[in-house]
Amino acid sequence: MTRQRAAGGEDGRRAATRLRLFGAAVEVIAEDGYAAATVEAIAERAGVAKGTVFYNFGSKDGLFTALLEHGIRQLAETMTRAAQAQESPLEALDAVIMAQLRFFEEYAAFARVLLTEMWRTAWQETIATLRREVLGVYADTLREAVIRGTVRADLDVETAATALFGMVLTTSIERRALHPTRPVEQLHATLVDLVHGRVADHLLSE
Amino acid sequence: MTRQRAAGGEDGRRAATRLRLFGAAVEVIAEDGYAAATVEAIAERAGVAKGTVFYNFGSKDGLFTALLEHGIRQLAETMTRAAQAQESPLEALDAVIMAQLRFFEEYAAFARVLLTEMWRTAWQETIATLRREVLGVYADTLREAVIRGTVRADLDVETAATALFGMVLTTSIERRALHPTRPVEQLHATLVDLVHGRVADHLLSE
Amino acid sequence: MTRQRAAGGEDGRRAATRLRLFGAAVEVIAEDGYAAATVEAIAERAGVAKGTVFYNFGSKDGLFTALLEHGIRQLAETMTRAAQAQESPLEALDAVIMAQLRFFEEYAAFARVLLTEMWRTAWQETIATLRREVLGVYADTLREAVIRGTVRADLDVETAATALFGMVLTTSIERRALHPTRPVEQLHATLVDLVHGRVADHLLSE
Amino acid sequence: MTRQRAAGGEDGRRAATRLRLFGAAVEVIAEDGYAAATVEAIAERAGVAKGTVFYNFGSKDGLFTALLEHGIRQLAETMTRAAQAQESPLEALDAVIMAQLRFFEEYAAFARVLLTEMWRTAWQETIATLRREVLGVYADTLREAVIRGTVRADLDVETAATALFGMVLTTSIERRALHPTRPVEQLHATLVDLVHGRVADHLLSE
DNA sequence: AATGAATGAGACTTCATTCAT
DNA sequence: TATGAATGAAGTCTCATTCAT
Repeated sequence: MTRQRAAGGEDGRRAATRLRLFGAAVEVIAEDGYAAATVEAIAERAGVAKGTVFYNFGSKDGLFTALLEHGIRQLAETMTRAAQAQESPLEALDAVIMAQLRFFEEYAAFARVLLTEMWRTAWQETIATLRREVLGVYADTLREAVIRGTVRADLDVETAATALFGMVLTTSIERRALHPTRPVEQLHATLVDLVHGRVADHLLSE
Repeated sequence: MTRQRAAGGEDGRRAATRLRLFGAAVEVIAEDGYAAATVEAIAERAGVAKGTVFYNFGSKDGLFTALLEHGIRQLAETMTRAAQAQESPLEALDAVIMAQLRFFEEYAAFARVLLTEMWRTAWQETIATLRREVLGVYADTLREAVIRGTVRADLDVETAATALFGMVLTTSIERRALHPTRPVEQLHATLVDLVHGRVADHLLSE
Repeated sequence: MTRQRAAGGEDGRRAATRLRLFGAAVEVIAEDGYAAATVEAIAERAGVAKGTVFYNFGSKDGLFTALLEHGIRQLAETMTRAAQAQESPLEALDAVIMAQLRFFEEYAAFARVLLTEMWRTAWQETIATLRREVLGVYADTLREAVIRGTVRADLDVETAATALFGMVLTTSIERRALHPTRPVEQLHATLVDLVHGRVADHLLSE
Repeated sequence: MTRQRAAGGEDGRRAATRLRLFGAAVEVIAEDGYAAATVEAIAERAGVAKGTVFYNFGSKDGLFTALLEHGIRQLAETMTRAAQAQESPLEALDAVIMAQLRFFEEYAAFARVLLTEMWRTAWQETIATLRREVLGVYADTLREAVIRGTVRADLDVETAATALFGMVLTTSIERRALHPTRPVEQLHATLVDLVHGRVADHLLSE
């Protein structure tokens, strides 16, 4: 049982170990950040020996980079799928916000890790993927809305995309920390209200 | 008795050293985070000996807590002043956003530090001040708007306050990293548009 | 499973390292005391890296506690064996004194460490073992002598035990420092004379 | 008031400061030993600034040496006086033991300091005084007893002196730590019994 | 594929000492 | 005579990494 499927093995013993290490790493790093996390603590939580981390990822840095790539890929896929399932750009925008909220609800630890590490110069290469593929979903949606004329043509789409992503990220963490039982739907409603200008809708005549 | 001191004793050799250390610390910590920053590097940048940090703050942790308190107090004062100078709540909201933007433009390093460290359980006590005094300015302004009827009564004011703060924080850092020459006024316009619902204003009929 | 281990597992690479560290530590600490001894010096004398001390004992304190326990256990065993091999209580007393003298002759460094550290509040828990198991041998022997009627019934046995232990300890160190070539038998004779009242034997008629 | 008595001043402000520092130092050093004691803690307990220690004694070492000399001189004087007040050598011996017990009852901290530091190579010069003047009192008394024929001529007087001093020192500390309320007279009785051979007096015929 | 004892560079921290006041 | 801010050498301890098993 232990050694079959020798070639092509995307699963098997080794892949299982790697996944366990991802899970342990994201939790440990979420608690005190990458620099403060120790390989020892990660290995212990994963139930393997310290040496195993180095056998599988070469270095602490290697583990973290692989973890970031793994998480970003999943987040990007989730959000892209959500955007594609919608008809109008504004519906898509709401759906993407919801997808990001749900993803961070399930992987709250990853949200923390992203927030604290995405600005470090150290992982720029990996974070570029985030900017391209995740912020890209927001940007594409907004661009589509501009094309369809449902959003003003002079909007700074890139900045708006960052603002949206940061807003959802920040409030996801805030919710987790302060109101963990509150349903995400409620948070979604508040954010969508804010973005759609429904906050002060009767002021638009001013 | 040897040297008469200005009332309140906020000067003197020791206080000057502490301020120099604040400046050095925020820069060093902004670069790679609290855990990765070394006391050695901070002391060196401040032009004092390593021991001086411990003489003045007791520990690396003590320095960081004092720094957070110092920065949060200043940010809170700036934003409060901005809010008070305005007539209507919506003007106040715009002014507060602008105040936060300008503060983070001048103290960009502090923005980075806040973003990455404000969610750690380690500094919860100090961060509570942030939540009370800084997010409080947003919340108070929104509440005033609710009272005056310019904002819907059922808005989740606390969450909206966090969303606004997080949006400004995230975009401030994004701007610094990606478009450092772009004037803050432009970023302010985008954010205000987003918040006021001017992004998709002609959609409100939908 | 890789290497079968002798029952009780008191060998192996790790156990050997710990023993080497005990030997080095007792020598270094004897020279200038626990507080003045450095982990660096201990590791160097043991021929291992500094980190190895912390890997094996967790802290300087942990090393010292383990060392005290190790030494006290050995001393207690030696003295207990000596007491048991004798017929009468007074022969046992002489034998125990001799056992303590010989032990401190071989492990002179440990004698120094005991004398200087056994009164610190820091190691009270470990020192309680000394009091129970080492002073206990003296106390038991004296008590047996009381029972057999060879010693006055109103003697404060506990205090006398401490006095004997302290006397042997002090003179062992004095001998080592001032007359290292003098045989222990000579010292033993003096102490036994003192204890047996042969110092001033013809005075008893007074 | 502050500056009179400029010459010959064995008292005045400076001498008072020195005495306060002796008192503080002996307490602090008794707790954790010379090496672990900090000048800061000593100064604080004495109610002066740290710099004052160095102004008065030049160094931590200087303070300790002065303290040892001060204490040893007092102990020697007390014991010498006790010996001279007696008629027979054996009465003198008892009186000296009692003097040492009483001194260590009053200056328990100094007893601890002596026990732990008197064997260090660091203070050999100062400790030589102890050996000459304090152990000397025991040795002289025993020698006088030999001359008067009340003690066997072949006794190793120097070793016996050390044994007596160490016995009193050890039991003084033990008493302080374990039975602080018990009167010294009781301890004195036990020790004198031991020394006079009254422990097993009816065995001498064996 | 995995382990864990050992390492050593580098971190935080302590503290005797100096010196301007 | 006394102070206390500042220093920097030296100490304890952490931890990513290596390697024999």
